[in-house]
Order: sequence, then C-alpha cells, then structure tokens
Amino acid sequence: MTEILEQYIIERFRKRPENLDKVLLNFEFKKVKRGTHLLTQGEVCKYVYFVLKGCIQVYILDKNGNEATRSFYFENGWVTDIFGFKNQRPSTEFIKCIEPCELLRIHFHAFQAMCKEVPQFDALYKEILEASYNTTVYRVNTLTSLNALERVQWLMETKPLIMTRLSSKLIASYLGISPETLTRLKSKL
Amino acid sequence: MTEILEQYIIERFRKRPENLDKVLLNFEFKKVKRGTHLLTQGEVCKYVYFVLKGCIQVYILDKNGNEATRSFYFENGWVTDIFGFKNQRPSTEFIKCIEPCELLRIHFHAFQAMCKEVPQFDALYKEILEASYNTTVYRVNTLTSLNALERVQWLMETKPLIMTRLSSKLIASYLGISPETLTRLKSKL
DNA sequence: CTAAAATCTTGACAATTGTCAAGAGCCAAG
DNA sequence: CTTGGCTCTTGACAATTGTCAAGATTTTAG
Repeated sequence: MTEILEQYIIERFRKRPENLDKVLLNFEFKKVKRGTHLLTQGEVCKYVYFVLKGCIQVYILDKNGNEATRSFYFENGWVTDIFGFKNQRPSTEFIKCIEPCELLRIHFHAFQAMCKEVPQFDALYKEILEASYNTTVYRVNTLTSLNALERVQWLMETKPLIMTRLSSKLIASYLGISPETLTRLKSKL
Repeated sequence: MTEILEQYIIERFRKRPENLDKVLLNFEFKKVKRGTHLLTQGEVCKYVYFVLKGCIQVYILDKNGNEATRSFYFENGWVTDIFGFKNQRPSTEFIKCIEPCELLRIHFHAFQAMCKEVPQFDALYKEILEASYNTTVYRVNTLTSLNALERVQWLMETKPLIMTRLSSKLIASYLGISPETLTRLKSKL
C-alpha cells in the first residue's frame, strides 16, 4: 500500500532517491472510519500521517465547546501536531478523519531515525515544513486583515476544494465564523 | 559585531560548532533608524535578519490601508519573509523597524551556501523553522477560537513583552482589532 | 431502502466590534 | 527643552457577527 507515497516522493525529487525502500518500510497502512480520532487533546502525538485517501481535520475546542479548525488535509497531505510530536508532549489539538480514510503513518522513533539516516527524508521534511509554515503565515494574514465575507471569497479562490468538498459547518469553523453567518454571506456572493 | 550571534549559536548548540567562524563571516552588521523598512510589498526579500537590538514588525495592508501585523521580533529573533525569500519572489509583506535597530543580515546566496556546506547551520534553520511554524499554528488557533477580550488576555499571559514594550496601536494591529476596541477592552481586565 | 441524526436555512434579536470625531496627553526629533 | 505630530481615550452611532429557535432538507448508518 505504499505505492502512492513512493510515487509522491519520486515526483517530488524528480528521481528515485537511493534509500526510498528503507524509508517506505517505516510506514504502516491504516484504514479508518469516518469520525475516527487520530489524536485527542491531552494525548501525546506518536505519528505523522500521510493521507492516501479521505480528509482530515485538525481543530481545537473553544470555551463553549465549538470546534475551531486550524487546517484540513486531503490526498497527499502530511498531518501531525508538530509541537506535540516533536517534543512528545500532550497535544492541544484534535486530529479527526472527517471522511473514510486510508492512511500511512510513521512512528516518532522511526521518523527521527529516518531524519538522521536518510538525508533525502530530512530534506523532504524541511520542504514540507517550509510550505506548511508559509501556508500558516498566509492564514494568519487572512484572519487579521479580511472580514468574514472577504475570507469566504479568499477561500473560494485559493482553496476551492475545501469549499466544494466539505460541509458548511466545517468551512465555517475554518473561517472562524458561525455556520449561520456563512449561510448568509453565501447569498451575498 | 557578530559576538552576540556567536554567543546565541553556542548556547543553542551547547557547544561551539566547528564551522562557526565560517558562518559568522557571512553576516553583515546594519544599524538603522526607527521607521526604516527592510522590505516593502512587491520587493524581493534578499536577506534573513538577526535582531541584535530593537524591534521589528512584519505586517500587510488591508483594503483600507490599515496595518495587520503578523509578527513582532525582538532581540535574538530571526526575521524574513520566508516564502518570498525561499523562492526569491516579490513579497506580500512589509518588514519595518519600529525601534532603532541593530541587525545582522545574511544574503540569500550566502544563506543557501551555508545550509548546504554547514550541517549545523542547516539544523539551526530547521529548528527555527519548526519553532516558527509552531508559534504560527498557535496564533491561528487563538485568532479562530478566542474573541477580542480573550485574545488580549492571551497576549498578556504568553507575550507580555509585546504588551509592555509596544504601542497600543501596534498591539491592536497584532490582535486583529481596532485601537479603540483595545482601549475599551483594557478597562474590562 | 428507510429511519434517525445531523445539517442547512431563515427570522428575530443581542452582543461585539468598527468608524468617525474631537480633545487630551505623550513622545521623539531636532 | 520644546514643539509638532502621533497616540490614546471617550462618546455616539453604525455595521458586523453571534445566538437561539424552528422547520426543511440532506446525509448516514444499518
């Protein structure tokens, strides 16, 4: 089941890295139902997940118990709670499969070993980290500089997949607005 | 003028890395006045800056010309527009010295060379990247899950330096609220 | 396929936050 | 040390967004 990840890595490097088989051996296939939690607040995140199929939501709960979504991950996305994973400390976030998912996961120890032993794996991690940081910076900028309507428009333009594939409730939790507000803003487009 | 950076790196590694002198040679000292822009929207970011003294604001302008601050950097902070720098493409952000600053800067070419030639430098970069990403993730979570008052409280608890050292106007632009709202919320604490 | 559950939409109203204006106060550059 | 410019505060009001409730619609699990 690691063929998709294999293909993904080959395309990223535009060639087959020498130690690819060694890397792939560390990944374990998991098929999970819609609604399954991969991580709960307070738990220590032991894995990095690669999404083969499905969609994953990373969120926290506010004081009223409402979900505030940090990010969604689709096919070929890499998911973890970076801080909790890196330091093996309890997480503040929830990671949930919001569609039936097929995943590959790599354990903390294996991840660390690969980073140390396989330079290409470390390079891949660095690239993903840079891209993730960049995405998150943009997200901060949209949250501080745009009002609700502008954020909806921004989402449609830059992340149409989220708009078309996910429920309004999830989209609203990603935009930081209530579902009712989203319904009303849609009619203003 | 690279003694402070030297000390910073030694403390980070808990020993003196072999190639430290080679790395330090690539940094250039700059002393700049309050208000100086290190980067303007549309410009290509050619440097990574290390703050020896002073404070730097990274912000964008919204459609009404109001500043929305992504981040502040104080002593021992690393600043750049990561996406524009990495890809040498026009930036969407402004980088401004909001206090008289003393800086060390490293040019894009030198930065790339150091990442390639000095593994410790690359490791340092990765660490800073991880920490920055993590900080930004938390920032997204506060922006989506907390209201204005809660964000002020959060800022006081987690980043007291911002609250005490910077003007209300700047703090408001960081929290994504108007200066008037900040004034009013302060009286509710 | 069907029943139960969750989501979406709409209305009425409340709460939060923004805008504009004006005076007081403070700070920084010379 | 002084002065001009910027910031802070406050009030009045407007705009945006949230909350609650209820019915219609859609989706999901068995």
